[in-house]
Amino acid sequence: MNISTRSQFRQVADILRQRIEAGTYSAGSVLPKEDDLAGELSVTRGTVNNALKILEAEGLVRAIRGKGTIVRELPPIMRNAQNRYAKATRERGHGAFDVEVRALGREPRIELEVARVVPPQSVAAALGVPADQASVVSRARRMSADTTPLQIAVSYIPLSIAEGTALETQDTGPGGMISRYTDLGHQQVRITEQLSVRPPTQDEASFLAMTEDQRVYEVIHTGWDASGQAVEVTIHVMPTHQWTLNYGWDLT
Amino acid sequence: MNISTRSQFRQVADILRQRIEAGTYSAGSVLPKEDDLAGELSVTRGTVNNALKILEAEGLVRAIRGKGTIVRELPPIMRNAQNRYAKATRERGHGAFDVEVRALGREPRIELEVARVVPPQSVAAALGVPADQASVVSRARRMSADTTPLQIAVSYIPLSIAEGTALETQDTGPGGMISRYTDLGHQQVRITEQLSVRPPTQDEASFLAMTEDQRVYEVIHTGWDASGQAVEVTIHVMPTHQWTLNYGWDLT
DNA sequence: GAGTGGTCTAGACCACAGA
DNA sequence: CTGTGGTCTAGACCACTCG
Repeated sequence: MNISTRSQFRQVADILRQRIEAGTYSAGSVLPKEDDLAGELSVTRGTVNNALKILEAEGLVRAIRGKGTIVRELPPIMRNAQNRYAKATRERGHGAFDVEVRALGREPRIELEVARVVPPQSVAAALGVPADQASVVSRARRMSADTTPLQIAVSYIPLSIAEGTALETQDTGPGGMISRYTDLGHQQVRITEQLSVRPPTQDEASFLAMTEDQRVYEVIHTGWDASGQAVEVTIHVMPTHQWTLNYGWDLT
Repeated sequence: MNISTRSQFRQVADILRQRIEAGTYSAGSVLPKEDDLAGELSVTRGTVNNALKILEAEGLVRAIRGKGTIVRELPPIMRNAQNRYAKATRERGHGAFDVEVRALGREPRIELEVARVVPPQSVAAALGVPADQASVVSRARRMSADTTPLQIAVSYIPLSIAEGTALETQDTGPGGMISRYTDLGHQQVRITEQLSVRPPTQDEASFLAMTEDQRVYEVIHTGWDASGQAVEVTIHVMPTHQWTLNYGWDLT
């Protein structure tokens, strides 16, 4: 029909996307069932299903078997990498995630699990610790805003630094981890973050309430002390459709 | 069958992904045709096609109608945000992209188009210029390594700064744009980048040789002068499966 | 024109939510 | 038990590549 004949299911996706953006299907509401949409648009349900998969991959809707397809409400969350680790933010007593979520008027929730573990290869290499034994303390956090899961973050700290310190306990005390590092003579003076995008693992998809067609950011965050030693590696996993990341730096 | 019964097409995708990673299907080679895979794995071609769409969305393969499905060869490219704008890099005479690509032993290619245009709303707001007239100079670049398209970047500069200067010409001279800003009394002292992930537009997909199921980074890069004025906004669009982004900063 | 992927249909059955 | 999405099949036709 058109010059470049866009496939039907993409056209259907376009139509439904427009309706969502126009508010015809409002945030939180349920779309007509696939059979009805198929009838209305004169295609088969399979085609509608494919179209909805596109919108779901974009994070616009959430399909639930037995219930229906719901329009998501999603003001993306801003993660400001620089503020995150600034003293002022930390000393407000709560973590960076806490601040980001409260900025949206929502209630943060964090589950923390601390353990001694065998580090993943790449982490072991970065930290310069053995990859064949429990050479690090891991602090695994699962974070949500209200009931919406938003992020998984796992910090790895060499046992040589963390052993017997507050870094191995649930509550790291005032100022959090970063302040503890300073106390321990390993003040972090430089941060690097390496960022990529990939599909979630099945576990990640499950906790983050995602499908495998959606994508996560994987941020490999490394903290360095004054001697140039990596003293912390944290891997953040976040759904791309729920986060916007901000970086900033001064030119010298 | 299994505990959590993974759908057939995902299982097929898993099998094929393994074969690619194991080298059974090597980089650059053509996979067996969908009919054959369907026969081998005892599913219909539709199921194989769905599986391949997963791998294609991940950037692992490229399907070409009439030819076959080819395994991609893709060492992801590193973009280091800090080095990018460092004097040393720029004064090597070539741009940052140039350096990034040559680091992989490949030949960079850049097409540049300079024009006076009406800025997009968001850019106009950031730069503090009118959004209803040609108030900016745009420098649109399409970048490739050898014959692989890798990035689209469009810089917007207020006409009040660029008018009649080297910033409006094809060749911005030694040190590139950043050095010109300094000459013009608008030295950039601070950079911010705002990063999100989205599907490519049809145009972007076309130039970047992507499908709409793949994803791009959209990096909104802003340069600020000493007076706190935004003097440049550049929007970078890059396929997520071909780039890893690096950021780094010092804690004060 | 032959080869191969892209899409669509009609129909079927399954899995999960909820009354 | 009913409603709704998830997936699969068999078959068909189209679109693009290449000889």
